[in-house]
Amino acid sequence: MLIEIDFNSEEALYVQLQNQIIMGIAMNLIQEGDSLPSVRQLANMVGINMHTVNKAYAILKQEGFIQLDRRRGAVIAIDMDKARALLEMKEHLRMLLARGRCKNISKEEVHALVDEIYEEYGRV
Amino acid sequence: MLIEIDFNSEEALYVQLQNQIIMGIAMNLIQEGDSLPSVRQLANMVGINMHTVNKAYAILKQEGFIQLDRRRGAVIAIDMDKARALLEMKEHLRMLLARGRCKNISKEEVHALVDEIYEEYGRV
DNA sequence: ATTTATGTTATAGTGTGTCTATAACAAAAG
DNA sequence: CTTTTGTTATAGACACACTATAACATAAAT
Repeated sequence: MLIEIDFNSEEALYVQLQNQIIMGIAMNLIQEGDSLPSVRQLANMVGINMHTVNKAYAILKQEGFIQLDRRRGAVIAIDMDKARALLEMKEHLRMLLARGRCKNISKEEVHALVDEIYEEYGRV
Repeated sequence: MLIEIDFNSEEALYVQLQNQIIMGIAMNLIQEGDSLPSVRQLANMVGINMHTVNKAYAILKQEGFIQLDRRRGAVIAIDMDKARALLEMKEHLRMLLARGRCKNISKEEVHALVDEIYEEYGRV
């Protein structure tokens, strides 16, 4: 799985790493049990500091997407706390949809967007 | 419309202001043409610096939610660029739904959340 | 006309977060 | 034994967030 950094982006480097890894899981490019590059490997690959990668991995672990193992490195391991995930998604959706509502985006248009995005993930 | 600041939150103060004002518009607590408190008034009301409020207002203006008038202060004025709003929403949704997908949240569950949130905004 | 309040701009200081650099450690793999 | 792993510590550079003070032109209020 290819990971790329945009140094011109306003997003923090460790956030870009997080997002790409999460997107990789969602798109099934990597799955439960797969290993990610080691902290130093990934740092070398994308040309950033070891600690920045370490920060991304630490947060991914805390958010329940990977587990860190001294033997196998960072391994995809989803903590399936669905209730909590639903609550967090609702919290974020609430602000996102408020912005859309101000611009007259209807419920149906949001549903259409959601469907389009789920199409992108591919059928599994 | 009541605006409150949580000084213990990790969210930047000016982002909290933005979000509450956008939520206020979405919930119809304030609407097109209404005035917001002046930069200094709001700063005094919530106990923060004038510049922090000014920053929130400046961004809200740039994002097309208000217009700043020397006579009437900050006035709700929605710039209805719906195509752009849809693109921005899709971009944010893409990452938000990816996180949910990793936790096995289905398309239908997202639809349900969207409906619940639109219920919160009330029927208009 | 004078006073008051508005948005706007400038400067400067403090604190925090991001990113880097270097170094060191114990544990596991080769 | 050597290499690689995650982990931790320290320190510096830089940008952002927030505050403080000040000043300006414009417009409303008196």
